[in-house]
Amino acid sequence: MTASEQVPGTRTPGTHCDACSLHGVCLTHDLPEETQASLDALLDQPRPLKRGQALVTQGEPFDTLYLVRSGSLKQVARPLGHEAEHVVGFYLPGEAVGLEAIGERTCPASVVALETAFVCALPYARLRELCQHNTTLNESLLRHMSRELRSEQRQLCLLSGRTAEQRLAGFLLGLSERFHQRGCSRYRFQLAMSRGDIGSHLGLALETVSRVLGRFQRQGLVQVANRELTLLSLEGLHAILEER
Amino acid sequence: MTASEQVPGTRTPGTHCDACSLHGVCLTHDLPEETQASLDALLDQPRPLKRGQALVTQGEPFDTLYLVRSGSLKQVARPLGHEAEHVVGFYLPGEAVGLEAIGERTCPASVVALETAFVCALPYARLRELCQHNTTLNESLLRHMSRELRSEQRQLCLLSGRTAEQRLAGFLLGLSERFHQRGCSRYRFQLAMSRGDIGSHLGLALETVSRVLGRFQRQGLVQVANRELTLLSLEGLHAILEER
DNA sequence: GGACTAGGCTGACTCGGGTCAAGGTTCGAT
DNA sequence: ATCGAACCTTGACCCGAGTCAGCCTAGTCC
Repeated sequence: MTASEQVPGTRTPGTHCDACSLHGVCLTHDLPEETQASLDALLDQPRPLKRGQALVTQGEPFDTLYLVRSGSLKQVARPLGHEAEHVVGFYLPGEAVGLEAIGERTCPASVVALETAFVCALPYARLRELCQHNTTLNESLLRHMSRELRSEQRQLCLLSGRTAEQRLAGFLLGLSERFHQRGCSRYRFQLAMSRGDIGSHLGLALETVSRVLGRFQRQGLVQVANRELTLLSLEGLHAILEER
Repeated sequence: MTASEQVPGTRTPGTHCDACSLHGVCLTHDLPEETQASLDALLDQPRPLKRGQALVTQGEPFDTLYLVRSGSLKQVARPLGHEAEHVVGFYLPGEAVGLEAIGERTCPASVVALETAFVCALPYARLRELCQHNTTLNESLLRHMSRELRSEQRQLCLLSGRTAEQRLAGFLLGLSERFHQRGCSRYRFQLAMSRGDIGSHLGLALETVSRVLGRFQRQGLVQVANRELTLLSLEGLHAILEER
């Protein structure tokens, strides 16, 4: 994600949602103009985060959602009485941070920037008010959460009873798809997260991630140079994912 | 779940939500009386399902949510191009089936009864209408989904990098907690699902589930007789879950 | 430029849990 | 009472991936 022109969504100070290139992915997608305008009015100037900086901290009370404008973040949970951290997921531009906190009104995990990132704060109480008078926005929010739920379930399937190669293939294909939806290349992108983050997310040791990436490269499926990744054969990766 | 007096929620024909013992868990929880009445009017007579019968089928278009009244069900996905099925989760009385289908308007997985069960159908379009005039219901729905999201994330943590014993301990403790919330015993309940279902859900072979249950029993942590389970030491199970 | 650090790669060893196979139990149907 | 199917248990074997250890590279700070 170093190549900033690859990742759309940078909202320069003073511009609004309609000038943002994330339509189609963001929560603001598909909304009638006046709804968008009022949602827009809610959003402060995007807030900058430095690499490693926490946007939300596990355990703190919930009161705002965030929309990722640019850059990427990871969600990290430290399960009770466990010192090992677990990377629950990654956020890309256009994605909403904090949906899982609405129910219990407290944040179940921390969210940390993987690189320089910009996020828009969306105070939940005011979003709720807006929703009351705005069926479309409300519906949009519900559908967003539902999709989130579904993708968590997909992730569960990916972890359950799959080999290291299948997990990694699934992970890379998923990332590829998400970048593609955001107007970036489906074949070439930066991995903003470390091998360790990927491993934690997939339930693998970081050494295994490294080894499997190497194997994929030797098989001509991908090309890796540090964090820059090129997918050479989507079909090959799909084949691995669907093996057995 | 054979002992029907253990599992509340049976709504005899003619009675309504306010006569149902699932207040406090169900979506109808916490709603003002008139909201509850209008929601109630939406619900048909609970529909009976026999063991093994499908409530929804993977791929079919989505248009209704279901509230589990009594009995239990499993959600089963067959990932694309994979013949192996994966048990995504289990539904107990008071839980809502179908939330993950709202977004894409199609059902990502099948839902099958594990035993005789009753469910109330809740047509989604009409629920939406109701939500428009009813902030509390709307909020309740959102929070319900959010909690669902959170519990999926917890499940992810449970699967990722945990041993078979930890997974099973976590699973049993989770079930125990859910039964407890429903007014059943936290220590003794029926496993409506087979060892194979549990294994699929936890990413383990069914033989492993069997072995680990046996080990737990030998250690005096649980008592298993077929599907009837008694938890003898919640602390012991917690200790296993939090090991390392 | 040099040194320090975080992150990444690779090899050797070990072990948890998957797989295969055989036998036992439970329960419903006839 | 008998049969069969589905489910569960247990043992033997083996492989994938975790752990530990050592080394390399890139980036950052003096």
